[in-house]
Amino acid sequence: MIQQKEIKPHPPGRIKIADALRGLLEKKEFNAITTAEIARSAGVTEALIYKYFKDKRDLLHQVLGEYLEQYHIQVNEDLRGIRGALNKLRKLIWSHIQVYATNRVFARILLIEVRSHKDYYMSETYDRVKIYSSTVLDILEEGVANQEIRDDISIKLARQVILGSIEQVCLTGITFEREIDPDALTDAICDIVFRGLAREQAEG
Amino acid sequence: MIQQKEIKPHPPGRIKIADALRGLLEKKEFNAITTAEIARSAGVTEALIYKYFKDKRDLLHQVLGEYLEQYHIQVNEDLRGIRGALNKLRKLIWSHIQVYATNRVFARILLIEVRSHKDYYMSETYDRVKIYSSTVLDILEEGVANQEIRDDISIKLARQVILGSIEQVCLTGITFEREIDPDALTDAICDIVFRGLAREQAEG
DNA sequence: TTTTTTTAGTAAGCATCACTAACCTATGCA
DNA sequence: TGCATAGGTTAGTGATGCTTACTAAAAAAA
Repeated sequence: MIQQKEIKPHPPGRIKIADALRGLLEKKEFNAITTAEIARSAGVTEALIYKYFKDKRDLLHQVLGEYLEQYHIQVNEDLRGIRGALNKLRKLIWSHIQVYATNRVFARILLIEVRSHKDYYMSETYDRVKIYSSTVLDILEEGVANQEIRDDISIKLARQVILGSIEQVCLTGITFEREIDPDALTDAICDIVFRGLAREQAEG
Repeated sequence: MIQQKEIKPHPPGRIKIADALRGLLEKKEFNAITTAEIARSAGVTEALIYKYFKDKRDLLHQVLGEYLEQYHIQVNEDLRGIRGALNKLRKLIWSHIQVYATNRVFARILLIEVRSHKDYYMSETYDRVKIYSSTVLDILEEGVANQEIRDDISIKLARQVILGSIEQVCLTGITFEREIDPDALTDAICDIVFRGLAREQAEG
């Protein structure tokens, strides 16, 4: 009664296709990669892609899903043992920027390639992003409970500010293939978002 | 010697094509719109598109450019007579969100359609965006000079936080076709970005 | 062992798409 | 009259994403 096949392993063809796309994405943007190219690079026929994936974008989503899965594990690991909401938040921001800095393919898919298409927001992969997003919210809620974080603001909006800042900062780095410095950027973002821009006078 | 033709007016065909795309973008995403469809909707032949535009994306960029031109005029008008960097910043944020809220086509092009392609970042249209971006920086610099804004932060990063927050907040509204409330969002963003998240203890 | 079903994969081609070369025609003007 | 130019069209073409119809072999059922 050993349940070894609970998660069925992917067939070799499927793995080769996903690997091929990951490889090609290092040098080209998704739209410039053809199904013929993917198939050739994987050593299979084009039709096999459509056996395992609904269409070309579904392949992209599933590849993204695998990256996200890894990243989630990583973040949960990274957050272990950290005390205080703001400290957790800082670490999460760092991890987020860090993964964009080191895994450009992942970053490009998430920041550039999938966003423009509606079907992404209806994919299982997007559900994974939503889970991550709720992790951020949980930390913010903990901070409000702890009295580390102001209770007179919308934490959902705070989350958008944080995630928006991260993405904006990384997007330019990714698009123009510039270096991204997670330490410096994390410090800078936290400095602004945690403490605010205004000098002294209460604004409004 | 009257220089009436300094800016030559667009030929009727060109105008019809741009109008047609604008119209189609109300109901469909750019990638789902075919050149045949644009031509049919404009009442011209497909080939004419390529007389006036380098390719399909160049058409999109030029349409975006026209929207941006209007928006710039609007913002400069909106900022007139406002005193203080933070007040200007608040107004700019409001105008920015306001235009996304009311002009969904413009918002979708800028937030969703153009980002994923490299050639956008090399287009004249992108130069317009850079000018806008430097307007934001000017206001921040003014604020630092005024002592309204902290002088111990990177204002370039502050700009990214502000613009990133706006875009993140609007992006969900745009993608899921939800209402966007410029007043509420502006207040919420300014509240966080100007004053910060942390409750009292200085962070770091 | 034999039969049936499922899995993994292929060959060939179809419809659609963005884009192009070559041509037409009216108007201004020397 | 001749002709250059602006504005527009006819008639394609190659490439691309995706589908249909088909094997071969392994696994499951009989």
